[in-house]
Parts: sequence; C-alpha cells; structure tokens
Amino acid sequence: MSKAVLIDGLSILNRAFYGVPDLTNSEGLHTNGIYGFLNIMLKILDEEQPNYVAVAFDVSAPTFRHKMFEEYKGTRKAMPEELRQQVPVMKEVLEAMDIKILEKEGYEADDILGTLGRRFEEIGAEVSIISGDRDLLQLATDKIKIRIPKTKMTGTEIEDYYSKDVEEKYQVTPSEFIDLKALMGDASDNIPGVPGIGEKTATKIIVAYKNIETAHEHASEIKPKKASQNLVDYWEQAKMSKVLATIDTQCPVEFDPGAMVFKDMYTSKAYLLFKRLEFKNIIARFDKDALPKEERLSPAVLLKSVEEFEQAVKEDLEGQKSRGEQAVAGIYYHPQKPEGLCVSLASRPEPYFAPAEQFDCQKLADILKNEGYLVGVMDVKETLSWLKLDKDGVFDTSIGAYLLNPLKDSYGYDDVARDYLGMTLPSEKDIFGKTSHETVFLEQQERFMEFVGWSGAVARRGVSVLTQALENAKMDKLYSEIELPLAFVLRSMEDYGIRVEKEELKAYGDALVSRIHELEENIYDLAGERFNINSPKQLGVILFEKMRLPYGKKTKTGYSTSAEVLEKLRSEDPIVNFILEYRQLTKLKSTYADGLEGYIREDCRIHGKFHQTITATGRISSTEPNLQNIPIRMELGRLIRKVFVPEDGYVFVDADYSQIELRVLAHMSGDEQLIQAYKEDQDIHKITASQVFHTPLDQVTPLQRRNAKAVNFGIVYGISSFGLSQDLSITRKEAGEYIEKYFQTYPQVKEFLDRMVSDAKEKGYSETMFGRRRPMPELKSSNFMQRSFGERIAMNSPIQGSAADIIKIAMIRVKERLEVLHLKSRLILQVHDELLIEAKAEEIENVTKILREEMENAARLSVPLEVDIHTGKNWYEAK
DNA sequence: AACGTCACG
DNA sequence: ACGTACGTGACGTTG
Repeated sequence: MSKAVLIDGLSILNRAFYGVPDLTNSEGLHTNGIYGFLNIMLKILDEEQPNYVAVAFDVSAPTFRHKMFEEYKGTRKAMPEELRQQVPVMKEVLEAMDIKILEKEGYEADDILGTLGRRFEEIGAEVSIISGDRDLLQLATDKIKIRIPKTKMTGTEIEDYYSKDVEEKYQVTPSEFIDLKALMGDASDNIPGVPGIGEKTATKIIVAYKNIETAHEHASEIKPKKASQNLVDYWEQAKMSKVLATIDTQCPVEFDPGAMVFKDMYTSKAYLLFKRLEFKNIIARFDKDALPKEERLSPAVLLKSVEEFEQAVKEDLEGQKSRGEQAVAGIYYHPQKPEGLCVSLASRPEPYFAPAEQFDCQKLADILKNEGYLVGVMDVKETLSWLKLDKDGVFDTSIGAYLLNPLKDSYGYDDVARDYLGMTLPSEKDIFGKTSHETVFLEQQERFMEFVGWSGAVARRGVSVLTQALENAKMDKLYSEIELPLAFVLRSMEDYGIRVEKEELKAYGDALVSRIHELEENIYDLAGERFNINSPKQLGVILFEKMRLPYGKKTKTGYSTSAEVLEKLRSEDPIVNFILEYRQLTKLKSTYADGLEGYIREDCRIHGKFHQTITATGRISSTEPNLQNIPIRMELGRLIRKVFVPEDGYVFVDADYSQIELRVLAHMSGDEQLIQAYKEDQDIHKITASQVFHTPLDQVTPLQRRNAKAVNFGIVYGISSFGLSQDLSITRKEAGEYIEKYFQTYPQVKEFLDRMVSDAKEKGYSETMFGRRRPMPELKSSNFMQRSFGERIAMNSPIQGSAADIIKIAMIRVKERLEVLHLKSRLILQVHDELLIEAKAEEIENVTKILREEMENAARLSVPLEVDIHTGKNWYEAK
C-alpha cells in the first residue's frame, strides 16, 4: 500500500515560527520558521517513509472562495517581516530537497491539499495531511489522516485525526465539522459565522441536526433563544460561511503522482543551502561520503622534490607575470603540529603537499617569499608558530573575512569558500570529526589531501576576492595598516607571555581556602542544613523558600541569586553577607588562583592567547587564560596582580588611556562643550554633574559626581532610561530627566547619537573613525526589544570600535619603536585601554616616553588623548 | 550544551 | 506594552 504525505506549507511554517525561538544566520536572515518546519517535516518523513510527498502553498492573490464575497477578502493579519522573509527561502529549501511544491492561482493550500488528498485516496493510497490548522479536519476519513504538530517543551508532538478521532473529540463527523464552523465562525480565516453562536452551542446544534440546513428548518426548536433567532436573522451569512469554510476537493489542480515521488532529500543543493542557513543539526544528517564534491578544487598531490617545486613556481610565475598580475599563492599549515606545508599555485589545479618529515617547509615558504609572491594564509598569527612569514608578503583570509563581517563565529576555509567563492566545502570538523590530523594523515591520506588541498586553494583564491571586497568596503587600509600588522604584534605578545610567581599564587589560593571553609560552616549553620552553595538552584530554595527571604527577580529557571539581588537582602539575614563573600572568594579561587596556575608553563610564564577575529566591535579578546579580566575593582582580588611580575632585571611599565571612549565621543560628535572641557583638562564627570544637577562646579557632591559618571557611561553604551535607572537604583522617570538634562548640556552628542542610529538604519551597518564596520541586522527587526538593542549598539559600536582602532595603532607603533631602537623591553599585554610593557630597568625612561608619545599620538582627535603611566615591580604596583 | 554568575574594559 | 544598559571569557551546575 502506498503512502502520501501532504503538507500545508504556510500553516506549518507559521507554527514553527512562533514555536521556535528566534534564530538568525550570520547574513542576518531569520531562520527559525524554516528550521522548525524542517524538523517537523523530517520527523514525519522519517516516521512514515512515504512514497509521495508534496507541500502546498497559497498564492498571494485573493482566492476563488474568498473572491465570491468581495467584502471578506484581504483582511488577513499581516505577517511579521521576520516570517515573511522566510517564505521564499522555505520554497528554495524544498526545491533543493527535491520536494514538490504545489501552488494554484486562485486556490488556497487547503483546497489543493483536499483535492490531492482525495485523489490519492481514490488510487488506494494512505494519506497524511500535515497542518497546524484545524480547518483541515473536515478532510479526515479512514484513509486520510490529519496530523497536527504541536511544539512542546519536550519536542514536537503530533496529534493524529482519522475521521473516528474527529468524531471522538468534537462529537461531529468531518463533513459536519464544516457546518460547525459555519455556525461558530473563524476570525483568523475571515469566516463570520452566526453571531451569538460559539463552539458550545454550535456543537449542540450540529450534533442534533447534522447540518445547518436542517438546523435552519428546525430553528424554532433551538435553544438558547438568541441562537435560534440569529440563525434565522443571519441565515444568509451562515450559508456564506459554510461556503467559505468548505474546502474545495475538486479544484483543477493537476494530479501527477510522478512529480511527487519521495526521493533522496539530501541533495548537494540542499547541503549548500543548509550551510548558508547554518543548520548544523540538519547538515549532520547528510551522509558524509555523499557530501558534494567540489569539482573545481582538487586534492593536493605529494611533492616529490624541491626541484619539482622550484620548477612549478617558475612556470607559475611566468604565467602570472605575463598577465601582469601580482603572483599569488595559498598555503595551508597546521598551527599546533605541522604535518607539512601545502602550497596552491594559480597555474596548477592540484596544490602540492610537502610532508614535514621530508621537506624543510621554511625553505619552501622562503622560495615563495623571494619570488615576490603574495601568500594567502588562513591565520597568519597561528602560522607563525612554526613558519616565519613576512607581513609584506602575506594575506590573512580570516582577518579579511572578519573585517567584512565581524559577527560570524568562525572564519575557516569553508566559511570563506561559502561566503566569498560560492563553494560548499566540508568543514575541518566534517572531515576529521574527533580523529586527529595525524591519524587521518596516516590512515586516510586521500581525505587528508583533499582537506589540505582545499585549504590551500581557498587561501589562494580568497586573496583577490577578499582584497577586492575590502577595497569596495573601503577597509583596505584598515586591513593593511592596522589589522595585519597587529597580528604580528599579538603573536609576539603571546610568545613573550607574562611571568607569574607560582608559589605566591598557591599561597594566595591557600589563604582563600581557609576563609572559604569558615564561610561554608557559617552558611550551613544559618541555613540549618548542608547544601551546594554554588548551585543557584539549591541556594534559591534555601533563601527564598526555606528562609522565606523576599525574592526579587526571577530567571527562566527559578529565583535569581545574583549579587545584584543579594545586595538588596544584606539587611534581611546575616547569611546573605556570608554568601556574597563566599561567592567572591570561590570565584577568586576557582578562576584565578587555581585557574591561572594551570597555565603557568615551564618558563614560569603564562602564554595566553589574543584573538583578533572575535568581537563585533573590533576589540581584541583574550583566552586560555583570559588576561583581560584579572581582578582590580575589589582590593582582595586586586592582590592577585602581585603575582604577575617581570623577569629579573625588568620592571613593569603600565599605560592606560584616560577615558578614551568619552574622548572619542567628544571628537566624533564635535560637541563644543565636551571638547572644551577636555581641552581644559577638566574633571568631566564633575562638570557633567554640575550641568545636569544645576550645581555650581565647586559644590558638586561626590554622589552627584558618581551619578554623572553613570550617565556618561550610559551615553557610551547607548543610553536608555531603564538601563540608567537600574544602574543608579533610581526611577525611570528620574533617569529620563538626567538624560534629558545631559542632552541639553551636550546637544551635539544627542545629534551625533541620533545620526549614528539613522545612518546605521540606512546603511545596515555602523562605522568607526577608521572605517571598521559592524553590520546591524537587528535594526530592521519588528521586535521592539531587538530593535532597541540594535539602536544601542548603533550608538556604542562606533565609539567602542574607534577606541579599539586607536589602541591597535598605538600597539603597532610602540612595538615598532622598541624594535627600531633595539630595546629589550617588550609589549606583553593589552587590556582594551591599557598596555603593559615588561621593560628592561635601564630602559624605563625611554619606554615611558615611547608609550606616552605613541599612545597619545595614535590618532589626532579634536581633544587630547591622555595617558596615565605607572611603573612597578609587579602588576599591582604598576596600576 | 545551556544557564547563571561574575571577573574585566 | 514590550523589558535592556555596550563588549568579552571562565567556572560550576544541571539537564
């Protein structure tokens, strides 16, 4: 017996859209509806294994049934933009999956489903009709099953209705269901029904009389009286409703089962599309060996000799030079364990792979360099760990791709291939899974050669495409003058690392432990039981249920026990103070004392990593460990900085920008008040307080200054009265007044922020002083919250990003000057507005001068850039 | 893997 | 009416 699955496309898409939390791919396309649709469809297809499958859509024009009654057409609720944009993509996906799409001008999806459902039934097939819409229940028979998916917490559950199930649940047969609807109406479908008759009454009437015609004949018998009367008074409307509610099972849609045959959905086209939509779970369903082979890229071939390589390079150069082109090659490396060097040349389809065991890879790379090649490489900073490259001769594809769209979470060769070369390649993870490079190289060399070949080829082909794209976006200078040189600076910072006194760190940790134990005992005593204090869940139960403390906020999963909430409960019970202190100490112990210790290497130094392609704004990030969040605000935490020390004979020189973001704001907005204040080296928070609170400058209280400081921060973050009120524990109204006053004081700041938002809305991205872009898909959202978020980042990103640009410039210049002067001092850390130099004792003065000059002159603003510099024998003292 | 929490700028 | 400040990373718990 054959089986057919027919899907009500828009209805399921709609269900999925509202059932699945918002998802967006890195292009900013909303994908949650499509994702949910696919999950429902795949679940059903897996389960049913049908012979036929098709998806029906409405055509936007008014449908035939509704046309009969002009006044009822076209009043359907507008679709939100986030859903509307998914409809064409959904159809694209279905086409790519080789699933038949059914549309018929003038007919609704219902009619198509009804008609084809009946046809399939007539040829003896079993039919499943999938819809989120109960209207379809009228089609149920003992061969036609209506399936209504429900998105629940536990996953997707499906309610199934054969005709007997309809009768059980609604007390009427499927065909009587039409009459039921004719009486009760359906607002979402523009079916008026009969006023005063709802589901209950309608069911009673239809159970008794089977259809509206008979009911109308016996109208006088019907109770309540209002229903009886209205059935007579609105008889015409009832008849019309019945027509509207009736699904046309005879519509002239072609019945061609051959076109609906269920084939392999996992086509290469579908793979490509899922990659673009970033549906990782669905991609995982593809048979790995059947992944689309990208014919235009060949696997690498083993290099036989250096001579062979030299010969190939010579030929390649002749070719490229004769066309007057810059010679471009692409290389692949492995950052941790170099198993060899892969080189892709323009003149040969197959890249060369030179195993490290047989070849001096550095020598091969030098050949490229000496011949004047521009060498594409995916991640210069990592490559430098074993291959010396010259910044004048390389192009970093991951940095290029990052600048073009900093919102993505990876910039691998597969990402570049997909986004800039229009190719779909399996990712490194697709190929290797959990198997090591080494194992694949030894045991599945063919696969390995594909991988390195693609990597090399994409690195080469990415060079011109990304260069062009960067030029088009006017980010070529940002790339070549800031980002690429910076990669070399970061590399050297990582290589130097920072020295840490292991024993001191251990002692610090031990001191914490004894106090932590004391606190634990106190907490257990007060709570009356032992529990896991680190578990917010358990802690919430103890505090807010057992001890009945008043709870403030709640999170998705329960009570909030955040410091913000506990802070307000300090006076309620002594346990709160103990918990706050416990939290503080365990944080220091686990993340810093224990955490950092694990990173200390043989050389007594921590070599953390700096990442250049992570943040949306252009800042650098730090991991393994994060050296940009070492405690400083609280004294106890700050003490940790004493274990960060320079090498013997060296001292730390630490320089940080004073209020760089506010100065950038002054410059970018051109606000005369603000510029004037900075030119006169005024206390900016105090002056703001004086203006906002109408207080003479010399009478500003510390509290007023603190509040004004919060306002200044708020401005940089993309001010909202709510956010400010939270921060200052004041009402929204008061916060709103502060902001208004602020804008009166600095009117050009207001204009500037408004301009940032409107520009970003128009262009779709924001821009820093140096042309760094941040795309902002959120600004187009119809969701208030998301759009507001978009507006805040439109205000913040240019400021935070410009400050990031400036310190990057300073880093490059500082390092350059240290090198030119052959100083032993070196830049070792960057913390967003701060640089730390491990300086040779004799070089302190020189280093201080260099830091000051290069940082203050990194950019020419209309206000001075001020730098505070301290020296010390550890990081604690140098701040 | 997601969440809550908290460290930094 | 909606319900947040901007940008990160690490840890412990929990499902």
